[in-house]
Amino acid sequence: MNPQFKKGVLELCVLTAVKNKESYGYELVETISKHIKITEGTIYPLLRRLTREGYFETYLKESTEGPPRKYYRLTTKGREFRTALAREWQDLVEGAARLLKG
Amino acid sequence: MNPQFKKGVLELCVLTAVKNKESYGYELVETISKHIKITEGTIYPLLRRLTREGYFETYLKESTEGPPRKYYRLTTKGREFRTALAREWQDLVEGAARLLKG
DNA sequence: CACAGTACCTTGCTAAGCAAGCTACCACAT
DNA sequence: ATGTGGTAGCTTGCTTAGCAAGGTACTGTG
Repeated sequence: MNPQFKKGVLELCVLTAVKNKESYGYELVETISKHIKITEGTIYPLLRRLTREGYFETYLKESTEGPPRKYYRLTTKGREFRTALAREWQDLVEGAARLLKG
Repeated sequence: MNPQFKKGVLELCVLTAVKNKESYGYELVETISKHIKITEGTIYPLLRRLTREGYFETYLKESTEGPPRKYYRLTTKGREFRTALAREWQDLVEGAARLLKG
């Protein structure tokens, strides 16, 4: 899969996944990679960036299956951002579809 | 529009536009920007790259409305590449759609 | 104790979009 | 002749995100 295609959409996918269900990083890698080929090296830096930019807040939770998990939760700002991003993505997909239909 | 979203798709759009109709750069900017917001600074370097990589061949044609136009035509290699890219794009859009539906 | 699975993280590279800037041709008006 | 706007091509420098490859550390099982 051309990595260029993914630029930006993953951000939307992560925001949406967390919106639907508060998750930790490793879990997101598993969930998302079922549909789009990605690795940890993509997701972890992305989660940090989105948190730094105020779209996520985090909390730690113990686990019996390994080290503590860092959960991500959407902030209000994150919710608004996600909505705007979803619309932009939709616009692009539709614009491209018109062009590709000929 | 998030510029990251466009990474890669524009390549497919340009290849497809030229496949449907041999065109010159300025014309492609006008055609494509009707559906996706782009500028010359994106298209011209892209056309040069795709030509360098053997997906396009070019020829000049005089114009009464200004300087000569550089037309682009798909090569066989370009045709195959476009088909593969179209499939990858479709896969990504479908993968993202599944994730975004929840 | 070793190993596999879980869970987090970083560094360095690469690629593409694009604002801003440039040159030059043509037609038409001043 | 001078200027202006449309046509047509091009480049430089910046920014950004994906990701391979590497690392740390916890838990339970053989």
